[in-house]
Amino acid sequence: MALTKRGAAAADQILEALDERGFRSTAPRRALASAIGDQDRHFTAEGLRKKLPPSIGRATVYRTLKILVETGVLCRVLLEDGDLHYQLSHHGHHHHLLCVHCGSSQDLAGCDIEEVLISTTTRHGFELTGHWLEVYGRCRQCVDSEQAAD
Amino acid sequence: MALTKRGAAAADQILEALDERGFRSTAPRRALASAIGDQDRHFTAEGLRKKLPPSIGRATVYRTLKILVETGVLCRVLLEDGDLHYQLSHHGHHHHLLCVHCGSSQDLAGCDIEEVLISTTTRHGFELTGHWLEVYGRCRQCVDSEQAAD
DNA sequence: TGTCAACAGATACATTGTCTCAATTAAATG
DNA sequence: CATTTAATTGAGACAATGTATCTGTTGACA
Repeated sequence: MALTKRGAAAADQILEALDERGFRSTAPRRALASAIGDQDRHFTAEGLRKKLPPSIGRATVYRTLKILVETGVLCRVLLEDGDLHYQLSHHGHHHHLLCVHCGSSQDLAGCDIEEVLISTTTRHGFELTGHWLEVYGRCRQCVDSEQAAD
Repeated sequence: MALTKRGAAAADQILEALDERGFRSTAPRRALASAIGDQDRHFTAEGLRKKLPPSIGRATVYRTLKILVETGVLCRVLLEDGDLHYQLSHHGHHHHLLCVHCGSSQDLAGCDIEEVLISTTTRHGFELTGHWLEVYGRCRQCVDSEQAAD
């Protein structure tokens, strides 16, 4: 069961997306959707599993996560230490600003990186089909609190 | 033993880099360096291990790869399917153009992405410390041969 | 309500590493 | 060259993150 309205809305959105793609609505998937909706930041597969009843098998968790990434409901987030996390994907193609201090993540909207890439790769005779970008640094909150501590 | 002059030169360069950092020259490391020098493209840890005598332990291979990445001799390459490969790092910070067709990789030099990122992230109040970018597409050779096939 | 493909859970296996520990060895020192 | 000692090694256990298989269950449609 989702703990918040926001969580419940996100859970509904996930189930709807699954339904649209012809996937069945099952009890494990509803539990998954609800647990994902409750996450307020990126999470790991195992972290998510710990929030689910142990009756739901590991394979189901991983299978469902895979489906959700493929349908675009979730996106993968690669942390600086190489850990792979998951996160609700609100936009289409986008990138993440990952705070190395507090671990928060914000979406990078309006990134004109694609244009830069196209012009650069074209000079190499390269036909661009995709890219993966993760950006690491410190978010505004962490920068501010560090300065206050000085 | 390195198979080519180029490979031998690369191997020497690796051993030199290790020496500079105060790491000892050992038989396993010389074998590793030589095997890496022989690679003509990005490779996996296990792939490399298969080219080494089985007397060299798995831990040694992984330990040495880690050291080489940390010293900047090797860089990591994230393939589109999520596989992590390694590759000789000729330049400092750089990115890869990975051909999804033939698997080749070329370094993306003169990428002005950093500037774009700084200006974009600053608007988010974000203090940039690093980023990871991989670019996927088709290299010139593959584009050409595909057109020839039409 | 019956049917059946989709799905689930259990479990073995795969990949890619890391950690520990006892034994070995490079290389500086005498 | 012999001694010394910290770095390094290999073996193998362990860990994290999945995937494959297989058999029993179930959602959804007729």
